[in-house]
Amino acid sequence: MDKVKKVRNREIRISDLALELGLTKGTISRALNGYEDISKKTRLRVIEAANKYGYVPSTPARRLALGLSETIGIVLPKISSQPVNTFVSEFINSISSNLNKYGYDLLVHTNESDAFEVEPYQRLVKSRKVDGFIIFRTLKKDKRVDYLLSENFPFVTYGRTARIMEHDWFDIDGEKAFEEATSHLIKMGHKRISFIGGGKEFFSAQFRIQGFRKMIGKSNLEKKHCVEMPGDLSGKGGEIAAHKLLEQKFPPTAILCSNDATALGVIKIAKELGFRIPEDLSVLGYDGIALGGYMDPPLSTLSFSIEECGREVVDLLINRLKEPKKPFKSKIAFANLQLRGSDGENS
Amino acid sequence: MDKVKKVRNREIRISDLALELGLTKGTISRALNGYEDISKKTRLRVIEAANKYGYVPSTPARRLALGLSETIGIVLPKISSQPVNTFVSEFINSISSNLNKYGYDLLVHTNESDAFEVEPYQRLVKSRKVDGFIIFRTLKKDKRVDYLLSENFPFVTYGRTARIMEHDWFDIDGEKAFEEATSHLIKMGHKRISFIGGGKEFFSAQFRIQGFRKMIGKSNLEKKHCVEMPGDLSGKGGEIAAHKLLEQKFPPTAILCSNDATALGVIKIAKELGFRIPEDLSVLGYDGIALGGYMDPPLSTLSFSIEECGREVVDLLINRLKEPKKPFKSKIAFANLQLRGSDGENS
DNA sequence: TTGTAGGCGTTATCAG
DNA sequence: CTGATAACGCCTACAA
Repeated sequence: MDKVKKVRNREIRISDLALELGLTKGTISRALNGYEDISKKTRLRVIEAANKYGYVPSTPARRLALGLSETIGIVLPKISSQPVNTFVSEFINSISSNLNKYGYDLLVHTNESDAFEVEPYQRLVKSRKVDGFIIFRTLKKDKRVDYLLSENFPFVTYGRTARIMEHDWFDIDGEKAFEEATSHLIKMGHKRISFIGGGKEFFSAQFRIQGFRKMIGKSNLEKKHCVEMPGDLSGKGGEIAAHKLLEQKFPPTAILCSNDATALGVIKIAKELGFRIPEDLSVLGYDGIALGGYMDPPLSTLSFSIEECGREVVDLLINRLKEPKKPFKSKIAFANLQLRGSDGENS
Repeated sequence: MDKVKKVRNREIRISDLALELGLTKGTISRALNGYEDISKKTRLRVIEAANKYGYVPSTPARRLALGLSETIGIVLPKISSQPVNTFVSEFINSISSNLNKYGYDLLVHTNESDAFEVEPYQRLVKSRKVDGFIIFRTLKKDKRVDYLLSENFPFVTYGRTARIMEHDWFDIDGEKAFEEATSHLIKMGHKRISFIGGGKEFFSAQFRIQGFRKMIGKSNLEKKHCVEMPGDLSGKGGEIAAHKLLEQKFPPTAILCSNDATALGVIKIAKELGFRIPEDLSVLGYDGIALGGYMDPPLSTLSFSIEECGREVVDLLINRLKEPKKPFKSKIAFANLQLRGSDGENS
């Protein structure tokens, strides 16, 4: 056992403060925690002394006594070196910042294997390291959700699941977004519009394709020219799909992508194959990553506020912790069509 | 006080296990923590029972008893919505994953105001929430470093500071990287090479410019045509600098940028001004962000492994915690010139 | 309004 | 090799 040696803190403890003020620990604790049955005078003395000596309660002790960790966990997939992950960074930033407002901390854990394994969640639950979880990139049948529900452990998801009525969740309306994008392209005169999906394991991918299908269905375009291709939310996936789509006899004049990374891959291949963008081919992404604006041409996309996602998710979870019995809540936000240059009229 | 109500865990405790096995808590604890003075037989019984009942020690209790949090803190700047932040995401991923190997957790905190304020560090230290810190984006005179040193609190930096001999640190050799990049451009026949900096508050920015200056100095290029421009590590900063540089009478034929985001801004403006890349202008970035490969042309850059950065930083810190008295260590890694298409010969 | 005492679940020390 | 017993530092009934 070469454990790290404990270095006893020279930090001031509640007993020091008690001694100093000639009060007892209990009184100090109550004074500081806003109990009403404390004389104003004592409370002030205590607070003043606490400030003077820089007293801050020991979190571990507090947590043990309270039986709470005041910490929320999030588990990141280990391999996320996709361009997508500008999302993760902003999401964490927002979550952390919003949790801090409520006095909660954010514990970031990494999943070594499959991103959807429950094992890290189990360990975190069993070791009482967190009071709740934020789960993102949900699957329709999500084992993580199943596990936490079975344990009756608080969590919120960013993204819907099959058990939507049994937990709090927040999501972007991907269906509506792609309806809007599709009808925009139709309006621009495109007759052959294709769609590249996002790996059907992600539940959200289904909503996006639904939006596409719905508007294509309503239109009078020739369905056989409106192809759906599988993708995987990566640039590479976009490249592969683009090859297949653009080397057809009647290639699409517009491609709708399930995310920006995919769109970048599509644009890359399209250029290699001699398509001009947007003259010969319109490309639309989804996510609104900042770098899209630096592409040539700047990527048109459906964007939404990641800060908002983080904030909403945190609010839902904190409310759940405060009132565990309340009915589950959900919220949907909308993406905005942001036309920057990679789309245009069909000539 | 509308505190979250404590829901006493039905999780199994050490006392349950002790009762079940007819042993005492102490014995269970020692058996599970690998003490030698336990009979093989008992140890096995204990371990087996622990597995059977899914016993995991309560972290809060353990932390209180040990006087350790087994948690490392990192403070993110609130506003980091620059393209740079793909870095943050990968960095956190790597740090978290490597910490987990050592049984440590990662606590992510957000700085509401100035990214270099010490206040969040103070709170985290005083509340004993963390045992150490990882600091990145260091300044030459860094208040965070000053504070932690004054408290004798363990930390490691990614990036150098003025007090380099007083703490552990890891860094990329930016000077060497820019020497290499500069001489590459000289070799390619460029006579007018410019440099866009990265906000001189960052210590690392100074090393980069030094590398540039050194090689320009050694060369026989006309110095007045090798301009240095200030930047801020953002795409916008690159755009502004590019305007100034490219609208000169004798614009540079190559621009070296302090990071990839800056380079993207430069390329954008260069194209707008009618420069072909790389025929009329070579552009080199630094960071090696994945999206660079999807630019048109793909961005040439100096890249390094963020995974490695995280790993090295974690190793340094864990060693520090294990052996607080050991002399400080540091490590430097090198960036690799990755030529992808945005640079070429000067014709 | 304040003090007392016990508990939170571990780990560590010291006998036996 | 194992069992008591005492921390760890805070919170909270209950008593005064």
